[in-house]
Amino acid sequence: MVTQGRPLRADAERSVRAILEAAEKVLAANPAASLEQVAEAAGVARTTVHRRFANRQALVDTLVTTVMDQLDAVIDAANPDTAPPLVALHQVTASVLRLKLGWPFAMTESFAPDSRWSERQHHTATRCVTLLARAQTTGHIAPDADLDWTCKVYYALIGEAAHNTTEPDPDLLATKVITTLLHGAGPRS
Amino acid sequence: MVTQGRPLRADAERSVRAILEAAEKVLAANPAASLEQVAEAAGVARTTVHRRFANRQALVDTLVTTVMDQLDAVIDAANPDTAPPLVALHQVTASVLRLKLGWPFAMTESFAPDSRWSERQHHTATRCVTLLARAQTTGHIAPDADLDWTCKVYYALIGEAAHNTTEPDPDLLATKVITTLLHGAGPRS
DNA sequence: GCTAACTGCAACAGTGGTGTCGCAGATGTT
DNA sequence: AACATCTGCGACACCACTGTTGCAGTTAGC
Repeated sequence: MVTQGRPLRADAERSVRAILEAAEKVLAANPAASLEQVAEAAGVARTTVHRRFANRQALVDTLVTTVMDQLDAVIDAANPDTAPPLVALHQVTASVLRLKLGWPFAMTESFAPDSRWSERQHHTATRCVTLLARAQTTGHIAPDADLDWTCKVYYALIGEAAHNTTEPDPDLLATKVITTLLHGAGPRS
Repeated sequence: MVTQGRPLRADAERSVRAILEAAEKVLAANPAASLEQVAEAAGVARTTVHRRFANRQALVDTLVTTVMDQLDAVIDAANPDTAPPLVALHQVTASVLRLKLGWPFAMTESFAPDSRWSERQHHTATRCVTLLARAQTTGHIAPDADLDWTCKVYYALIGEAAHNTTEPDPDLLATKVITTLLHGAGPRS
């Protein structure tokens, strides 16, 4: 019934964590899954889910907000405004891939179009474009490149890379993503 | 109640078409929309929808099958096995984009993972890889390129290009997709 | 150890979508 | 013109999910 009140007792905190992790797993497999399935996966009664989260929406919001906070932190950690562009790009990519592998549902939801997150989405996209612009100044991206398009392509490549089941190493995946982003599939000169 | 029986009367045929087109529109905007919303958009009573399509699934199946047939036809028309690879690739891309702009829901559904269409999906992916392999022999794609990955990237680029609202010309979009696929965002040598 | 908080369980009401039916009237086919 | 088909409408049963409540029993914190 309540999403956030005063500090929770230890067992309630444990329930919240279990529910969030179960929700991530269950909703990743089936975004339309019922809260009962989430409760079952969390090893918790359905009523407990409703006690901790007023709505399905409140649950998803928490999931998304959590992962978006992590995303911000992870981007900050790569120093996208000061580090060499390609280094920052690689680090961001690897970190984001790690995040996406661990929180596929929340990450997908975070980037869903027409959602309640458009402001933060836009903010993140702006940071992405800024980083790409820096890579442009160093000559790694063509001066006439359409950075909005490049950013979308970048997102899409990350999404595809995260689906890759054969190669689970985020660093290698990041290399593949960036190589593809910069040079495509054509022969390198 | 019945999906396909004997030949339909002219007005029934009209209803079927109206329902399919309305379903495409409504479900593109909201994949979880109710059949009532579809009926309303089609200018038809809800019961009529159920008379023409036993299930929601039957309705979606028809939509997907129709668009997949068109997809096959459109690929055939580009002569992917005989035409110069890049020409075929461009033509396929433009045609697929046209299809995706007109049937966004059905196309998205057609390529959804873990769906009932995996065989046809796989067949299409195989044709895609075959075409890419031909582009490899002509030197447009690197000899050591991962064609499965390239195919996925190609799909993703088409998906992103179809979201592009500023440039509605499929031919220009196709050029952008292929340029990006082959050369990425980096400076061309 | 006392108290407040938390949990599972069972029960309940409410909601929205689905699928079916019959009927009266309209529409097409011949 | 006659007939079969199709339609809208209203009604119905059904189902799954949601959200709430009360209660008895457990657990955490002071």
